[in-house]
Amino acid sequence: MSIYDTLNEQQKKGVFTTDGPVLLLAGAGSGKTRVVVHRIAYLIEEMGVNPFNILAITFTNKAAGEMRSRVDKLIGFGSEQIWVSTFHSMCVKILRRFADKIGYDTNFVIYDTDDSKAIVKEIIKKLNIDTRYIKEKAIRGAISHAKDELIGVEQFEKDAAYDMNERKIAAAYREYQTTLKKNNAMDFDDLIYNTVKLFKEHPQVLLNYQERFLYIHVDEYQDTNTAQFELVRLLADKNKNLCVVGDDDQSIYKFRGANIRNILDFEKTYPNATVIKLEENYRSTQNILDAANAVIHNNVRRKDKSLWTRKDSGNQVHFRQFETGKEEAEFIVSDIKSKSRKGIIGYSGCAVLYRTNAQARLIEEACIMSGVPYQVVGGVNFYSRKEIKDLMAYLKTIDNGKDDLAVKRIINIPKRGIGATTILRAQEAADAENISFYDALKKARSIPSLAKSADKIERFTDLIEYFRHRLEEYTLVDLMDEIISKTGYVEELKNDGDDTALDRIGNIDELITKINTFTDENEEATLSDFLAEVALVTDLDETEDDVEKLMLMTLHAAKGLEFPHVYIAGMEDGIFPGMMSIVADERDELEEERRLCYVGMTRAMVDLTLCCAKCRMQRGELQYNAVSRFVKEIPMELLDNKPQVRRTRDFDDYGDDSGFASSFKPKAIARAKQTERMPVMAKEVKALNQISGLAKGSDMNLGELDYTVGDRVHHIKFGDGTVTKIDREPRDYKVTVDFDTAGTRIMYAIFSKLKKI
DNA sequence: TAGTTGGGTTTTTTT
DNA sequence: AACCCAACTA
Repeated sequence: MSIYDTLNEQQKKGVFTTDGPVLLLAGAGSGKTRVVVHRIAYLIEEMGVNPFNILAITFTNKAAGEMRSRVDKLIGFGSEQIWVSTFHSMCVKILRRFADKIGYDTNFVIYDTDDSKAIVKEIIKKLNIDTRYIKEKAIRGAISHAKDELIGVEQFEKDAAYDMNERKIAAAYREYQTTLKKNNAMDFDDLIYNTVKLFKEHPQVLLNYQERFLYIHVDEYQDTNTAQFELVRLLADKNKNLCVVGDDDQSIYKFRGANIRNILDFEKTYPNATVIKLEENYRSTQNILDAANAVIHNNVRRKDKSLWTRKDSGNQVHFRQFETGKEEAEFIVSDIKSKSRKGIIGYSGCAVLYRTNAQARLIEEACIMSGVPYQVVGGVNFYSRKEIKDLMAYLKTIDNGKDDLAVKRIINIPKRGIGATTILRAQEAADAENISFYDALKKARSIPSLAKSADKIERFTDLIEYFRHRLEEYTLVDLMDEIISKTGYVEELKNDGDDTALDRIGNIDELITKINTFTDENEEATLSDFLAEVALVTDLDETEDDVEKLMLMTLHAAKGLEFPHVYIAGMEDGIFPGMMSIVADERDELEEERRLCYVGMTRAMVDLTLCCAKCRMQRGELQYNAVSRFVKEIPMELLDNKPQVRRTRDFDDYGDDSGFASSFKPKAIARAKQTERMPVMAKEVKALNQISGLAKGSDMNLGELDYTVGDRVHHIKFGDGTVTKIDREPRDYKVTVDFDTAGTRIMYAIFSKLKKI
């Protein structure tokens, strides 16, 4: 009995068709990763291919890690030689070797979204662009899109010749690339773009990789953009042993440049391609599949296929409608809690999915209130938190003074009395002499305009130079420790007693742990290596999956995962599908939302619950939404509750909702009054006033804590602890508690709801 | 120069 | 509600 016997016929075909182009159209849950992994095993063990000659590309680090470990398990020997990598990290590896051929240093830094934002802002000022007509986001979007489509600056300028705004954007694009090059930096899009450029301009480099990668696999092929497509095409051009796996119904990254044509037209690009459809689903019950199929069938632009399963029909899909978003969240969490209590399913077997990250808050609050352990996947990236970015900027500056952006970030952190004026002057001097910002700082004393602040500047550059010398003998962790102590970063955090200070310090500890792990795993690694690694890491990559926690994430983040019980919150027109896609004149956008819905539904293995609210807070205003059209696309008999026809608005049971009390401000109410648009508003304003009364009430409560220093208290999330300090603040008490298990936390009395025990 | 306040703006989704 | 920016004050 061989490892291939467990595969179905179609899967086998995918595994055994090793030569030539192969398109594996793999529906959700049809075992596509399994096919790729077995295929790799087959190549090595049956075809005698050297693992060294195999490449597997994924989109996320997590997917790469998953594939790596599954390959390791299936293939005993030599599996570490296989190149399993994301597009981005593959390109970094290639560019670290050859970037000098296209005019970069090989130790280039990688700019994240925040960095490019900052650059674009500078450019807007420099080029005097009026942001009333051209938004910063539009510029960034245009630049990014251009690179995704392999449109360089020159081409962009040509195309833009006849349009005022486009010409401005073209100028910004040019300036942006110049700035990045000057800083020896590449953004995410550059990584792909430049690798393609490298391959096109240097055929011998390309050939080198073509001869190495004899068998190429691309996962989630439907998410490739034009540049990635071209990259793959070039790599596979010599041998054409290209196996792409994807599902056009799960293409949900158009906004990031993904070109669905890549998968729809694969057969046009490779006329002799073998096309294999995997339609047997091993994940979900028939009811869930039928519902998902019914939704996706409303899309026009797709390859027709229908998933089926050998499983029973299972439960109906649950549908629940609530008055408010808060009730929705409370229901979801209490439902999960009761399932867990009854032993139906553990917390880690459940996931709550939503369209936008902002929706996570309500669910989170409900979890805290009822003591359900949870983990939010994604959200704010660890590495984009202020304190982490600050310390990383120190590392970047020490590593490579060419990154002006990093230097400017920390030059006055902690405060050194170097303000905007000085920075501007130094930049002018740098521009005039055509040197980097940091080099200009080092020459401050000989630059007249900087003479006044030369002392302060020198103290900063001396510090950096000191760290640079230390780099030779120190480990990365020691260096980090010294940066923290010499700059007094943590000290300062502690002193200004911000209520987020402890979280921030915790983050810094985590950063140190991460550095430690990295240096343990990569003994030879340099500081540059660490910085590159970090630049490509997202929070999505770091989910601990074996812990008993309820998972909260966006629908996008859920792709590729599965859970026994899935809840989708906010099934409302305007939220999901989002307003933008409803208003858009092209059908495309709505189809993408529908695919997203399909992705979400097909995450569920045994139980799927769709929820919505009639009314919820959005952008500081109450909004009334109709039930999502996607729910209505599901045949009635598959649902346990019918979507109601929309009732007249009615708020009678809404007034006592004290949960909103602390978040309402008079300003919001004034605005709500201003935007009055319908007769119903009168009632709404009444409800709001009622709530605002409660808000005032809670402010007056100051002075009535039922515990004091030394008392034992209970917190719903952190458990029991001892109060060590209470500070009076204008609006509230700030309470410091030493928790038995959760460490020391500083929190506001009203929010923390501590109970004396 | 630094910190605060007020006003205006904004929204998907992420490598 | 959250964020960013500009203007004002200390």
